Amino acid sequence: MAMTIRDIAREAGVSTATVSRALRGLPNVDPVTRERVRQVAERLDYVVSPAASRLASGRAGSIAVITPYIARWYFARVLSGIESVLQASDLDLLLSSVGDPSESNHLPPHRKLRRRVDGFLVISLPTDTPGVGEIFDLDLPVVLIDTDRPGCSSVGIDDVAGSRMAVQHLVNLGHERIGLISGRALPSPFRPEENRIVGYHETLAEAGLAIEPDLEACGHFTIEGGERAMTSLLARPRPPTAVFAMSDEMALGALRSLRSHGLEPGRDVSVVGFDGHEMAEHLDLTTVVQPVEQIGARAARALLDRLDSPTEGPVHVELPLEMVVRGSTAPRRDRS
Amino acid sequence: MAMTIRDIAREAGVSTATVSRALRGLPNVDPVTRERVRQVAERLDYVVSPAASRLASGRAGSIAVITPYIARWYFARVLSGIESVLQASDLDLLLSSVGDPSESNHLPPHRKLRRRVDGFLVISLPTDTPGVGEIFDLDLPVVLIDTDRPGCSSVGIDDVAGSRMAVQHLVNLGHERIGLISGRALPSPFRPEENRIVGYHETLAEAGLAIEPDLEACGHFTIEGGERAMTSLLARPRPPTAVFAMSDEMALGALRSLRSHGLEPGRDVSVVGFDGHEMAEHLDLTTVVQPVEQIGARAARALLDRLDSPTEGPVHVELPLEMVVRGSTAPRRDRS
DNA sequence: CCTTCCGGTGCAAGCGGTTACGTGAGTTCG
DNA sequence: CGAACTCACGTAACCGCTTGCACCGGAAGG
Repeated sequence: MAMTIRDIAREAGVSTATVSRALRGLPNVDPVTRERVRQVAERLDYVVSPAASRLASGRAGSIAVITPYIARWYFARVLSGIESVLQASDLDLLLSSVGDPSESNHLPPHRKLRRRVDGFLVISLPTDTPGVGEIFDLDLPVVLIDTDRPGCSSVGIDDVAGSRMAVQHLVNLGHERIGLISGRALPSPFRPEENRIVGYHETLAEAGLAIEPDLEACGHFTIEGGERAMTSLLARPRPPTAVFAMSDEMALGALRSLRSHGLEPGRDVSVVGFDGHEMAEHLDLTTVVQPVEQIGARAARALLDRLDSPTEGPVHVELPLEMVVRGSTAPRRDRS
Repeated sequence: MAMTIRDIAREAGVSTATVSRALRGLPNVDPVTRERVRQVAERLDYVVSPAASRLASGRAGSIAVITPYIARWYFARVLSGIESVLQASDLDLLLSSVGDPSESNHLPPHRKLRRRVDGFLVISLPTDTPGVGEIFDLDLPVVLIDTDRPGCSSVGIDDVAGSRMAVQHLVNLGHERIGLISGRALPSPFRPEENRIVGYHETLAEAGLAIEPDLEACGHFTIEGGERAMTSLLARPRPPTAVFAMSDEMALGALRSLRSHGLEPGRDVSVVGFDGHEMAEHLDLTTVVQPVEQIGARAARALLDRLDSPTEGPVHVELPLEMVVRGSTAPRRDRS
């Protein structure tokens, strides 16, 4: 029924071995022969059977992307970056979302992926997440995004530095009571989360400001969570005059909370976010922008490189951050 | 090196054929034998080689999701819905994004996917998109999302009805000059886009209101686009007192435009969106909510069903919409 | 002029499963 | 009680490609 390599071989007057080599661009094929084979394959609309090729070669021809979420802003974007570079390669992108490792619905990806991928791209997941840890035993190349592990390539940003930029900006504006809206209660399994908190604490300390648990609240990386967190901060005895939210989504929630309390972001309470969400621009939110799609793209490229030359050592990529100042931050003004 | 089916056969004292049958749950295997084989496989940590299995069986063991975008809100969500049901199956999810068919960067998915998938899930893409049309020649099962085609299963919403709900709501509030922020200029290759426009026109007509090109503007489904569209509408000789934006993102842009013109959404100009974006809730936007993740999930399930029983005819699923009224719409009040 | 080497090619043995077909033992039934 | 089935299972022929090895003719080198 379908074309096989034998049909091409016959038609081109060569052996199947030569067809295989010619089509894959291997050396030791006469350019003339190669071209002839190509023509025949083209004319007959031949595509190699991936299954056969994979079986014979032992390569799976795909890489797995393991992510806690697909639909959330950050993850969808990283995924998009990954896909953009994998598109051009001849590897399949297998998508597997596992949910939040700290939730009960979390499910380990491990089993399903055995024997069917050549490498892994892991987004944000801590390396000791159930099911994720086992990946390393497979000894296939792995590129970690937003975290790292000895011997593993990694791609990410400098979360501490980013967080410091945000908080320093508030310090520079004269704020002395700077709140934090974090993801969840420490210790967090997520590296970026921990690091952003570190940056916050360090910057406060360097500015000679006190670190008060009373200035911190958890926002769970959602808008609602951010809103609740801000509301809770406002209700404290001595509320902050500025707040650093560890994600734009939480920051947007914070803005909303402020408005519903009759406060104006910037004028009454300054808010800085983190991410570079489009909505940040539209809601005039100052934020630390990270190159999210690029993170995905670089990670994918790193994995491809690793697959091409398995002898290479691990690579660590750190992408630049940029602070975009907008109306949600302003010099401190004691509230009337 | 790695376990093969022969190792299991030897260990369990049966033939490889029996192992194969036992592990796949085929009939005609003694329950006792089956269990023994299962135990052995488990103990030896055996996983079948997908490549070998696919080659021998002729099934690709994967389905392709073809989408114009990955990172955009709607698509990421549909994808998430798809993944959630495919996760439980033993099919791989191959992701392929092709870009907007009307843009120059659009690339056809066709070639890469030949021979490597058992079926397709196509999100939003018109069936005559370059590269997408060819999919149907492969005669593999295809489930279309947001569009349809004779002989193909499809999953979606009733865009005309949704649009009518939105516009009727504005009519009921007494508005007579109701604007439209659409995606792009007609004719659009996207079915939902056309249908939402139809719903808009029909409802106006039924309400005895005039259909004026002057009340319509394109927002390209982005926030910026929506903002520009609203701004342009406001600048017209007789601006609308209410606007239906065909997506929440455009509606949010519209809200922003209103605010920057000193107008208050709801009080001065009513705005209705479409989608059910989280941000809509937070910006108090009235909108028609569609069950986006469910759309993906249902589509995936439809495809799985089709793969299980290829004799079944195509299925058409239409998911319910819900209108959520918030502060961005209010009875018409002539502007002071 | 005879090795040696090398680029281009073919041969054929896998890769690790699936499945059509065959076999033998146990049932059912006229 | 034998024919006709059924059931559980084994045998072995693929599935379509990759690749180690052999081979061959011509170029390079001694």
